[in-house]
Amino acid sequence: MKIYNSMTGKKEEFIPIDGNNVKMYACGVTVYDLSHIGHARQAIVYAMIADYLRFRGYNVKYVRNYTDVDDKIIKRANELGKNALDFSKEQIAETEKDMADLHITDADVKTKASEYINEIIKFIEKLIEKGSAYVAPNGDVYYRVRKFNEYGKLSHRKVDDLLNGVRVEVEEGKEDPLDFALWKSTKPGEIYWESPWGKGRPGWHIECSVMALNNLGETIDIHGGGRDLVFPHHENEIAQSEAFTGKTFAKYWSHCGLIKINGEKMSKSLGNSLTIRDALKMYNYEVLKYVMLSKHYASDVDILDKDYQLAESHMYYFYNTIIKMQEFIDMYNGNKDGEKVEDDISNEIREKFIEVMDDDFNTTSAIAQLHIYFKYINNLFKIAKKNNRQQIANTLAKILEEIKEVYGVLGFFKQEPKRFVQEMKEKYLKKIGLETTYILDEISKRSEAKKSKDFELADKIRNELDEKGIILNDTVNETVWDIKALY
RNA sequence: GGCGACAUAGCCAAGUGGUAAGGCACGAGUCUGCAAAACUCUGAUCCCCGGUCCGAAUCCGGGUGUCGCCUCCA
Repeated sequence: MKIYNSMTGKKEEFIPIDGNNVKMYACGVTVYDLSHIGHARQAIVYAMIADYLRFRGYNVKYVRNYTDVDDKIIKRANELGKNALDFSKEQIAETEKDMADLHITDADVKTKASEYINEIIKFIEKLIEKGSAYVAPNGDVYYRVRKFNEYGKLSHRKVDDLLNGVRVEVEEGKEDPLDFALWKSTKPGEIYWESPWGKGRPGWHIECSVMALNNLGETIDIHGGGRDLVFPHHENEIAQSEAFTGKTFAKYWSHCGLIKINGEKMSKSLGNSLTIRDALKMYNYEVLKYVMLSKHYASDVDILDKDYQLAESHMYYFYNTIIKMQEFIDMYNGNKDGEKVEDDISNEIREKFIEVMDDDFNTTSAIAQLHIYFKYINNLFKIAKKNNRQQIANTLAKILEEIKEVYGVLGFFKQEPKRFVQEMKEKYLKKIGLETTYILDEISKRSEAKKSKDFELADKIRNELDEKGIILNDTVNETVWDIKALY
């Protein structure tokens, strides 16, 4: 299995430090507001990676944090007249709800910065002892960046370049503008904890180092996060942790690409950020996952509205085909272990999935394969005759089982197919503003017209429905309707 | 100013040494009263120049272009 390592800039063979056990940490959310789809992508990606590693037989421990003490949180809480920790607790509950609605595999351990204050203080004390950190006169504690001579190794920068062209405001008490805060002395109206350096609170970077150390040990296998965290956050984590332990902090650094919306960076000021909550009001969670996993996790993606719609039509096609499969299997008592058709592909599904996913989790290729399978399945229906139905039913039974099991790793096909299709139809009917009874009425009028060979009237009715977004399909016994936008 | 990434058909997008996955759109066909759905068929030599190699979209050098980071950010 290969995994891209941001540290070396190369795809590397994945070899866990401790046999079959994989220790994985991903930086979670700072909960000053509702989470957006960028957070969703990151959460989906690392849950997928954990799930896939488990699928491949690894024993994974996945830790994810919540930053619940931070400038923005304090600011928002003060605006709302709330205690900062009460506020972040509420926000965590909201995010948890969103993540649950996304139906992603939970991290094994979810940590909060505020629950690790003692450990953070101990960690900082040791850094001070080692000369890697120092206390400023006002009670702030800073990390001495130039003491760590590998600083910049992840983001591939030289310490001296960091000052180039940038105006770093030298805060009072800092030895060097590059130094960053491990502990911030409290200001009036802020939440604080007692520490050897007076009342204060932890800086952002230190919490991840401490929580990773306490839950996973000195060296972890995979450290993940958004690409925007490479500098300074992950660089600082490395500096802190490696100064503390003297050991490599993480073997593989993995970074998930960022999301743009309709060509623009997602940001509050542009007013274009889409919350998970709002996205889920518009789209089914598997549709969202499909959008997120359709492109490689490390790429930045520009998501357009039509990408969601395309994903919807693909999932609709898949689920509709699954319904047809199930019906065929039931009708002819398909047995997954029975005799198959000649060009049976059921055994290739898992094999191919592993082949592409082993190559740095190439979900894009895995999804491309899915299209090939469903086309193949629809072809089987096409060639079904009296003398091969049994083999086809057997083949379908096996394929259905494989697809559900294998692609379940990506979070697909976990819903009841008929319900998925029904919900999708209802959603669009509502959007169009039509009632089922009206459509059925029109269909029966058209059937009458067809019976009496009045094709002109029949076509007129069909065209009128088409203009409203409803398409008709004449099968052998009946006429069924569907949503035009879903094809 | 510094660091880095990317550049594949009309569009989106895999592929990082052996003669280009998949999707969308377009066109043709099977089916159909005509349609629809489903299926079949149809399209690119991979930004430009030079180099390495039996062989490069894939490696190296140069150029052009786009974007990101260097401040909080998934």
